[in-house]
Amino acid sequence: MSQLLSLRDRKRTETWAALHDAAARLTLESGPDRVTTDAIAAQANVSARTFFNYFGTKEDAILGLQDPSIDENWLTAFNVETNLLDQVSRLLVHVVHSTEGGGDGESLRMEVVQQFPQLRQRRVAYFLKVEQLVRDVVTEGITASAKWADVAQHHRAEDISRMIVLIAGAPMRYAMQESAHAPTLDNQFAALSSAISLLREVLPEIQ
Amino acid sequence: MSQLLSLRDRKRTETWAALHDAAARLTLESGPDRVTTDAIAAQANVSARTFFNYFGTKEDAILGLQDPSIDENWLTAFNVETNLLDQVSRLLVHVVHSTEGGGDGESLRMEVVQQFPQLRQRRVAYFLKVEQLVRDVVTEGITASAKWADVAQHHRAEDISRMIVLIAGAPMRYAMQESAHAPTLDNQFAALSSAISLLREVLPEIQ
DNA sequence: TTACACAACTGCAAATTTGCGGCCCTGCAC
DNA sequence: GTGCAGGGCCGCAAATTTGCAGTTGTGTAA
Repeated sequence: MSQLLSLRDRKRTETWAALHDAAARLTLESGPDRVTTDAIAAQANVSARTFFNYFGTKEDAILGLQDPSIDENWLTAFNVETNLLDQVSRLLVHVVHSTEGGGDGESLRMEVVQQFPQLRQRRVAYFLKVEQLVRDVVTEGITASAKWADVAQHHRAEDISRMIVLIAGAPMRYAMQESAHAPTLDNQFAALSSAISLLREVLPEIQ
Repeated sequence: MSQLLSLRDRKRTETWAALHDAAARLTLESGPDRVTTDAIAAQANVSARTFFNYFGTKEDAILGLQDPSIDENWLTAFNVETNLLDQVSRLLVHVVHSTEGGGDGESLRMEVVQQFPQLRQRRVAYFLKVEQLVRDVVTEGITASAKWADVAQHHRAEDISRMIVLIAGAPMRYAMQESAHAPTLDNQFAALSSAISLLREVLPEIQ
């Protein structure tokens, strides 16, 4: 058997998916406001309380949003001294994909967002949290970096990383629009790569 | 919804049934000795440890045996002063049915027992436990009963109830043979009733 | 406006499941 | 016959789920 995940972890993943799936499906049927957390929990065959063990809000469940976090691997590989634009762009996409339930619910989620624009607000808030998380990483890297000491002389590290993440975020948003109609992981990454290339070409022209 | 059982109780029942079902099915495929508790647990989608939270032995799981117990209702309704033979007979059947997973696995269990006679020994031990349980109830009733005071003068209450349960057990065994080929609850009870009638007729003839 | 039902969401204790180490026994290779 | 792997089974701590009793905010009927 595929022993990658312990039984405990596998069940946790299944429950998460069951809740997200139930939330999205019921929302598609009746709209976000006519669906109760109780109904979602019942559909997923868990208690109403367990629902809130997995999702902070009903909308998070509908959209399949977790608190963003960064894999240890990505964190140790992250290095502010080279290719920062690439790294931050890819980091942003990675975090979104790994914490937005990159699995099956993909198209369900797309449909829900399309159908009920009021949920977009939540999605935006989520992206802001992702960016905040990445900003913190960049800030920490810059603070500890000799290469950035000069710039950091004149600007706060927070402001520097804010600017960097702002720029690096453009490819991500661009890529998400591009891949919106064929939202597989490969498509996302392909779109991201071409978006980064585009950014590289555009940047020199505008300064 | 049918809110008879709490979610907790419903899931407990489902897990019990899943384990029993897995145990019986796997046994039918390979025989009791070629099936491991690990395999049963895996098939039922719970951990190996959880298996032993539900069943004391592998054979209990295969046969779907729980520790026998008596419903509160039956206990309060039980009265040693009248119709004792009927009551004990029915009590025996009730306990067996309520603690032997009277649900779906019925025919599966039958098949398993038929196929692997070595399991019968366990079943016999189980019936002995049931009888012990019922004997305790009868003993307690007799001890507290004025009507039985006379007889109890000359025999220990344990011996009296042992004899009673022995007699009352005959209809149960008779009924189980009768209904072996159509083992629904209704059949059991019909067979039991006619067995009790038969006993009533036979008793006067042999004393 | 007040009263009130309803639904989101939380804190906490009790019940359940899981992982893990360990004990004991048995069959089987060496 | 000795060692050793495999499987049944148990104790215990940690993780998870459940039930329950709130608190809060909002729509809405009186």
